[in-house]
Amino acid sequence: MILGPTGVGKTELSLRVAEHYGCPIVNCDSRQVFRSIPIGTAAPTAQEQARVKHYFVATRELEDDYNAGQFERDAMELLDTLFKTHEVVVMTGGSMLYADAVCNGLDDLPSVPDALRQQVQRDYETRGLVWLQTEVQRLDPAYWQLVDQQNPARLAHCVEMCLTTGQTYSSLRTGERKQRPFRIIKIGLERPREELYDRINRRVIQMIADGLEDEAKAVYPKRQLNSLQTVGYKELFAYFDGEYDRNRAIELIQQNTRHYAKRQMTWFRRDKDIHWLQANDDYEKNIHLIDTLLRADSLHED
RNA sequence: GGUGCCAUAGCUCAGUUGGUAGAGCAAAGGACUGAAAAUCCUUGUGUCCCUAGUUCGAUUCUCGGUGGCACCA
Repeated sequence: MILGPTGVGKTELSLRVAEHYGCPIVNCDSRQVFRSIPIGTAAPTAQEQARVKHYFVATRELEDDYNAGQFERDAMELLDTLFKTHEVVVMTGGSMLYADAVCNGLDDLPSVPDALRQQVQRDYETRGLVWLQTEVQRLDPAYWQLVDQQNPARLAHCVEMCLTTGQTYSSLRTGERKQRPFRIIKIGLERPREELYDRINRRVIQMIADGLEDEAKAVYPKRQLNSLQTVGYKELFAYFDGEYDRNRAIELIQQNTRHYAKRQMTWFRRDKDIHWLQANDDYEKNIHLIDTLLRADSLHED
């Protein structure tokens, strides 16, 4: 598993590692799964996909309801197949929760009926955060003690779960780690913050040059979809609406991408299983290090 | 050259009737179990432009300087 913040250089390292092992790449990215938004999500290009077989790139429609739980099921099914013919499979991406879903598993929860989700959303909008807080206190006092009580997304999910299952959300959360029928080596790619931010800023300029604006225009009518609550698109939508000018939109895309990278680093820093590599080291060196880790791990396991 | 206004956090600015100061944004740190590129939480010491003066005490008042802006020549 190759992890790291957006813009560190995961794509190229992953390609080289996959080529080294002659294996495919399983993409772990909550936005690159969707069709129609390759530029803004920095999805692997046609040339890159020609080098190595990729899975979960542009396989879903923007309208599809997709989430971490679905990804866990899809990925496990795919890996089951891939490991029949490959000793090593590379998974790469920056979606922290998706990676976690594959490595540790999520609790098995039912999916929330669309109507209920919309109802909860509507009630929250008309009655405010206090309503959500009151509902959680009433439906699931135990969860109320744990949650981030200011976070509407968390509270709403609890309410949805309680109403869908008739049980408390807290009782459904086991927090158990699932055993996987394969070994996982986590590789983190890092580089100095200043350099990362500089790369991000330049990449955004490049995306604009590559036609991000047209891509955003094409999907603008679908702007309310969850798949388009995405850095690079939401800022351009607001610019199309006249909320601010084009340059401001570009600045905001850069800034929000930096914020995203920072959140990713916070998440990954906490994961003590990650072996960190320097993105500035040459590929041969890093591949050799990865190879050493793989060998050491299999010796240990055997 | 003259006159006026301004100089405070990385940026835009507020404020201190003289007792060394605080907002927004930026930035940093953190949380995270089916929206996760989402959602949310926390964090403000800075030669208050410089020199001298008045004062127990000056970022605040006064003189001078420097820089910026505006107007007049």
